[in-house]
Amino acid sequence: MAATPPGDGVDAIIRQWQEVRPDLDCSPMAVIGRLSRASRLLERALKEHFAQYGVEPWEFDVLATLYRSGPPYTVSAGELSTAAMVSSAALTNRIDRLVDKDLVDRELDATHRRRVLISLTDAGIRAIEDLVEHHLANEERLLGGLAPTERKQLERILRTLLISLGDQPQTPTKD
Amino acid sequence: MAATPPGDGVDAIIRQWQEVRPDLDCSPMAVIGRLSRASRLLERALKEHFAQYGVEPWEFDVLATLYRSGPPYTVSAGELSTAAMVSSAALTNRIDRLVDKDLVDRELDATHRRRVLISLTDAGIRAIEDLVEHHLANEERLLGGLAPTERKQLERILRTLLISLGDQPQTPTKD
DNA sequence: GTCGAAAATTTCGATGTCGAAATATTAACC
DNA sequence: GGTTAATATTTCGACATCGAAATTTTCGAC
Repeated sequence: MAATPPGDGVDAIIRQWQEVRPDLDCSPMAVIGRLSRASRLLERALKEHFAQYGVEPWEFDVLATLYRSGPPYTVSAGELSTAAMVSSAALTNRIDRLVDKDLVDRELDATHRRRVLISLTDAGIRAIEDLVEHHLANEERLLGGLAPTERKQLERILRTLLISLGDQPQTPTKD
Repeated sequence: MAATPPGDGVDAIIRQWQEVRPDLDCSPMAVIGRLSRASRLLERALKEHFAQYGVEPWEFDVLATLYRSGPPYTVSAGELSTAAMVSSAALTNRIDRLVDKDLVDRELDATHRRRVLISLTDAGIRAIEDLVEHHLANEERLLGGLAPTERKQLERILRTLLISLGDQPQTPTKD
């Protein structure tokens, strides 16, 4: 039997398709399949890393969104929901648990009382300041297989893709 | 107020980080953040598209894995589980529902009776043959924002990344 | 000013996934 | 050849997410 040609998991999949259905152009799968596969692998690696600090990826996500908004580290529930790309129901649940851990506060917006404002507590600030450096080091490690040029290219092409998919800068609630 | 500089959602995030913590090098986020964001958006778009045909993405995934294995379109449960990157428990559940829909059969491997073999039924074959073409057209559409060169570059860089993350061609269970 | 539509969050019920334990089968070892 | 370890799948309990309905507040029309 011939040696398996080198490549990743997606190469094998494309090869299978060409055997079975040589009439199909599977090139879109070669891109989208890799994107979703890479994302899944990275998700796992991040989860594993955060576990060392007793934190779930979604916790880091919420804390980081609050932190990078700058003092007073306050963001509305709705903005957190779109930033994390999860439903408002999911976000309510996340905030419940972060409040229990005393990492965030939840209070009604004084001027627009249907909005709920979430803020980092002091403990929350300390937590994210500690976590973010480890997180960046970990992400750096995970990208270690790419040359600097490749990273830049990847970044640029993904930006183009995101824009074409309708991704937009988050507009900080006006009013 | 200055006009918002152009870019995607991640550009805005990186800018926020530089405001709050100019001492940090956030460049890894510019890559990994975009990867996970793009993957999430694509997932949604695929789900929406499949919904037109009354199908969930995971159903397509399982059927496609079976189909591209070639006649007799039979794969073990374990292989399906690793191909889909979900737990064996999740896969048992998926197969249950596909069996209910008469799209796949489940039978014990005669020679290794602890293995379970999943096969496409005739209806399953017809379903995937119909779906795959629409799916490829849809993926092509979703990638429409990238120039052919960019697609090739993206593909190549993601392959490099996947390999460095430990992704491997699936070894078809040796006996 | 009041009524109804729009907006923001929470609640609720359903569902899909995970990890761990249970079950069944095969392989290995002495 | 019988006990033990390894392999493959299913079952079980817990949990996070989603979409839709409910709740509360704000805005606009008249």
